[in-house]
Amino acid sequence: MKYILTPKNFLDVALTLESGQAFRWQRHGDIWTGVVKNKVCRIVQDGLTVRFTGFTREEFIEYFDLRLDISEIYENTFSTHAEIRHLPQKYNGLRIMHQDLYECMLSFMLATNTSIPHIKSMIAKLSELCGEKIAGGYYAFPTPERILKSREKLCTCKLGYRERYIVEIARRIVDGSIELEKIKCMDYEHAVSELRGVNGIGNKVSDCICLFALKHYEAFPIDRHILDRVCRAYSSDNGFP
DNA sequence: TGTCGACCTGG
DNA sequence: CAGGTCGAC
Repeated sequence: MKYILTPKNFLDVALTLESGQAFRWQRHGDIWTGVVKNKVCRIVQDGLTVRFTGFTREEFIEYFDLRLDISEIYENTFSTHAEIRHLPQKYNGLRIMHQDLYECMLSFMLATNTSIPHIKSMIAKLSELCGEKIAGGYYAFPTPERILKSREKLCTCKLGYRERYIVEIARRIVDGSIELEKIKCMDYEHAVSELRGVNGIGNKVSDCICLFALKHYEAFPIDRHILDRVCRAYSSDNGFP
C-alpha cells in the first residue's frame, strides 16, 4: 500500500516512532517493523512517499492521526510562548499517534521510573510470554485474560514492582470495574479522573494515555525531561532549549 | 494540600 | 539514576 503525504501535513515516520509514544517498533535499515492490532506491520518512508504493509489505508491514517491538522495543535499549544515557538518547525513531522487504549494504558504504566530500553524489554517479554503468536515470530500484545492466565510466570518479564499493578489492571478489566469503552467516550477531565483511579497510573501516565490513545490534545504529560526544560527556560538567562 | 522516601530492574 | 506513583506524614 502506498500513501502520499503533503508538505503541509507531513509525517516523519522515524521521528514519530522513535519519540517514545510507542515501544514496539524496530528499525532494520530503512524498514520499520512493529505489531499493531494483532498484525505485523512494516513501513518504509521516502520523502513524501510512505509504503506500508499490515495496515489498511484507513488503519494507517488512523494510527498516525493523519487527518488531524497538526499545525492547529501547534498553534494553540506553542505560539503563545516565545521560548518554545520554534519547536514545531524543529520537530516537523512528529505526529501525535492514535493507539489502542488498553495497550497504551499498560505500556505507559510500565514506563514509570525506568529507562526506554527496559520499557521495550518489559513489553517484548510480556508479549512473548503470553501474547498470541502471530506471523514471523511476532506476538500480539496480550489480552487481560492471557495476562492473568500467565500470572505465575510474569516474574520472567522483570516488571519489578509494576507486576502487581498490571495484574490488578487486567483483573479489573476482566471483572468490569475498568470499562475501556466508557473511558473512550469521556471528555478529558473525566477520563483523567477515571484513569487516576487505577493503581500505578498517576498524572503523567494518565496524560500520556489521554494524548496518545484518546485524542485529548489538551493533555500535556509532564515528565522529568519536560520539567527540566521548563525550569531551565524560566530560571535564568540560559539558552533554550 | 504539599513534601518525602521507598520501590524492581538494568546500564 | 532512569520518560513516576504510592503511602505516610
